[in-house]
Amino acid sequence: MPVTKRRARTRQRLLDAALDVFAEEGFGRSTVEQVCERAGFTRGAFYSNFSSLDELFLALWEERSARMLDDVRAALAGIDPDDPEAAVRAAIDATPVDDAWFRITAEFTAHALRNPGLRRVMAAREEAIRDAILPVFVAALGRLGRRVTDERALGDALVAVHDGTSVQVLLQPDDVAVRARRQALFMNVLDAYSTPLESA
Amino acid sequence: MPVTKRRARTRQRLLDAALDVFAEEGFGRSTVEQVCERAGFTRGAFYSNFSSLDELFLALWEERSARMLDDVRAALAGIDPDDPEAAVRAAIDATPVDDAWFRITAEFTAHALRNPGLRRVMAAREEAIRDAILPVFVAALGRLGRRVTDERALGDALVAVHDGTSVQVLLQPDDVAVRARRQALFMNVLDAYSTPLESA
DNA sequence: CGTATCGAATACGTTCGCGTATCCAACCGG
DNA sequence: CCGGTTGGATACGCGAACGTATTCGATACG
Repeated sequence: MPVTKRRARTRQRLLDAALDVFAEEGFGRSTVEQVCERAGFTRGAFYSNFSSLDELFLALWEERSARMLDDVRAALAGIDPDDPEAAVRAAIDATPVDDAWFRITAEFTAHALRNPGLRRVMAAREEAIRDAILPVFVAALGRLGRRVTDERALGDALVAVHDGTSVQVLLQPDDVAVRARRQALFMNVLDAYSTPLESA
Repeated sequence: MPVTKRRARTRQRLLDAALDVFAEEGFGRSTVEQVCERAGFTRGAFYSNFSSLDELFLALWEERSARMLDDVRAALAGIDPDDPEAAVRAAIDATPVDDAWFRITAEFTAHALRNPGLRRVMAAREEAIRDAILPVFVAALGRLGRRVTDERALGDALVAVHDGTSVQVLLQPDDVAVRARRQALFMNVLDAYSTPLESA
């Protein structure tokens, strides 16, 4: 918790600058100096706010991924419940494929897999994302007259499909067919993990 | 193409050492010196074989991913065609989840997304993997009395599911349920992208 | 308005890693 | 076995980035 407003602003500008630098250079190839230059501060300011680049990286990832989670929750909350088909589509669109953020997450994943502490942090975050998304899909499917058989399994499947197809979309950004197949795969998964209700 | 045997051996030992170092430190945080020390050479030897760490990284990735592709092809070739269920399972197992390699691939992906040239290289490799795996699944499904409707879509879906679920498996290595859900998701996808043949 | 404190800037010395220019040994062909 | 060539080792200078100890200005508060 930052003590003063001044401190908080500096800290935030450093985080924002780091986001850009990491996206451009990769976390591994980034330096404290690059981050400071981008933010318009000197290294003195940096070390007054963080003890290392690693610490900043963790702080950055936590802040941004928490914000994304909030965005998703907000987007899902505003979905029209009367058109379940469209609702599902909207929900899928609510988890966008962001180039820069994807690169950072990929590196953070690799980083976390090397560090047991970080691994647990990341696993918990994945779980939170899953739990935030899941109810919306379950509800939408319910309105379509379908019951989800194994919620946990559906949640994991949706996250996996999102992650796995993101790479494909980013590798072929101009290929609309790839995006279409991504959509279709989501729909197929939703279908496979739910069954029609017998009573209307 | 290496000129002499001596040169080839040195090159190979450098690549092998780099694999270890990258897996431990991350590509971004690795140095030429670390690789050389691990391989038992000096930086002189390194620069006689590669012009930069980036070049080595590309060479390493191409070599290892080509080898993996061969392994998969070999494993798939030896599959028993008389038990299609088991064949599918075996095929899934033939694409193992390797911790160290996953980390390296994750970083390489991020790297490639920053570099148009590398991005194309990687997209081509993904395509090759898909095309190698696909026929086996199509054939196995055929023996189960099912026809694949859209091969391209199935291929992309399988790759996406593999990638997406790998993270989950690695994040919770001791949770057998995660692995089971991964298996089930594969089966569901195979089912969703094929339909029963009418004539026996 | 004055003062005390907090936080960013400055100014070191140091280490680390780089890439090259040169040297010397190992090996390959005759 | 012997010269020539190939390829790894040595040794250099250089620049980048680090982390800290200290200074100085801004801002919060009485």
